[in-house]
Amino acid sequence: MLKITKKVEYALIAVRHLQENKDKLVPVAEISSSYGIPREVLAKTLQKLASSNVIESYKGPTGGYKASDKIEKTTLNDFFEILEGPTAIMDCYFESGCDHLSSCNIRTPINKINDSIRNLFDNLTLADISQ
Amino acid sequence: MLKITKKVEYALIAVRHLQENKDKLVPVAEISSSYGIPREVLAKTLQKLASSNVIESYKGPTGGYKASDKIEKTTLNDFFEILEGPTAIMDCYFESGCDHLSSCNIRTPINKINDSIRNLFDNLTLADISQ
DNA sequence: ATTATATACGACAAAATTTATCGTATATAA
DNA sequence: TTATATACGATAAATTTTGTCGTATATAAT
Repeated sequence: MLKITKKVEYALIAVRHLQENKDKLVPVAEISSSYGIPREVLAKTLQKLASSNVIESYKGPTGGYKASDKIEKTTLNDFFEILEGPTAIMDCYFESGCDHLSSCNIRTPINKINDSIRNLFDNLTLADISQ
Repeated sequence: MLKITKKVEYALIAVRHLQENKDKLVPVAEISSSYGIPREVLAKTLQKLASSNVIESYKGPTGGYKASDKIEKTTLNDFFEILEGPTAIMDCYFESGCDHLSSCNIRTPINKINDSIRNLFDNLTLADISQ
C-alpha cells in the first residue's frame, strides 16, 4: 500500500529528463527508449502533464515536449493529482457513499492521516525533491 | 495510488473498537458483524497485531482481543509496517534489483519522498489520530 | 472427559486495479 | 504530399488486493 504508480514513476523520470534537456524539444520516443518505458503509457502520461501546463507540447516533425516555466514550483500534490486524481487514502474521503454508514468509527483518524499527507505534499515542490 | 488497504482500514476500525471497550475481551465476530467486515480477513489482521503486541489475544470460550498498554504509543509507521511490510513508495526502495539499472534518474526524488512520508508516520501515534 | 467457542494459519479463488497494447485522428515541418 | 510527432478512446493482459475455505490448537464450561 501507499505505493506510487508506474504512471507517476514514469512522469518523474520524464520530468527529470526534460529538466536536464532544457535546450531542446524531446520526443516521447527518446524518453521511452532511454529508460525502457512503454511508449504509449508514457505518451498518455505526458499528455496529462501538458494539458496541465507542467510541460509544453509541440506537434509535428521536430516536435516534442519541454519543461515549462512553472515546473519547478509545481507541488507534489498538484503533480500527483494531475496524474491520479484527488489525494485520498480512502475512496470515501472524496466520494459520496460510505460503506459503513452510521457505524463508521474511523472518520477522525482517516481525516487526520489524509490531511497530514496532503499537507506534506502541498509543501514539497518538484524542485525540492530534485536536489 | 497512495491508498491504504482494506487490511489497514479494518485494523483501524478494530483498534478503535477495542479502545472503546477496554473493560472486556472482544471476539472477532463482534467486530466483524458490527462493521460488516469479512470475518476471516479481520481475524488474520488481528493476529498480526497480536503477534506484534499492539493488542492481546486470549483463546477459548470467553476469549477474544483487547488493546494492549502499548497501543497508544504505537506509531503509524509501526502500525502500517506490521500489517503491510516496509513503508516504501516503490518496491526498488527496499528490494535489491532496480529495473532501470544505471539509467535510473529518480533515485534522489524517490528517496526524498519516501523519507518525508516515513518521517511523517514515525511522528504520528495511534493516539494522535484518534482525538 | 467432552463439547463448544475462540484464536492461528496456510492454500486457494474471486475481484479489482494497474499496466500495457491497439487503432485512429490531428497537427506541422520538410 | 509525406513523414513524424502529439492526442485520445477502447480494450486486453498482468498484478495486486480482497475474500473464502479447510484444518489445527487452546481453553472455559458442562
